[in-house]
Amino acid sequence: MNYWLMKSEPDAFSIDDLKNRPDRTEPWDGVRNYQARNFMRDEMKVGDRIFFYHSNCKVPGIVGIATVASEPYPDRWQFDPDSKYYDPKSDPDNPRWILVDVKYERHLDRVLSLNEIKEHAEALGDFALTRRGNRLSIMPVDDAQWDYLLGLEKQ
DNA sequence: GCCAACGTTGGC
DNA sequence: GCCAACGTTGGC
Repeated sequence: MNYWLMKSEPDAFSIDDLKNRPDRTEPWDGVRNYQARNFMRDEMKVGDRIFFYHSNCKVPGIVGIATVASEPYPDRWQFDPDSKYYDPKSDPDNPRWILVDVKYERHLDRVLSLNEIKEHAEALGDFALTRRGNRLSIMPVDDAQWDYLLGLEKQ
């Protein structure tokens, strides 16, 4: 099983929004970055676990856990001219933007803020989230980092 | 709201 | 293929 971290702006789509969806599941649409797409298209497997991260908000940080809930499939908004995610260059026979469904698992007992995570940079080792200038919205988390961060939750 | 970082676009 | 211009991300 692989582990991931996925960012979302809570004003746009929060972990509570995910929890309140039918079946607690939502397509992770709107990703328009190739690296992030490649993770969803090529590497994610149903059942993989995800840290749900709130970005661009008062206290950015990990707020909960979700799981990968579908095989990869095309993001339908790329073909909708009225959508802000419309991509006229995407070929319907070979869609450019691929996503997976994500399912709510639980909130963490407390928010693991970016500040706190940074304090543990040494223990976490090379971690995309704390790398300088990082803007990736989907990134891998290794086993040790996953366990370490979950350990922080209980402190 | 500011701005650093960085990805994308498009002219050449 | 280079690179300047531009747009977006996201912390602060």
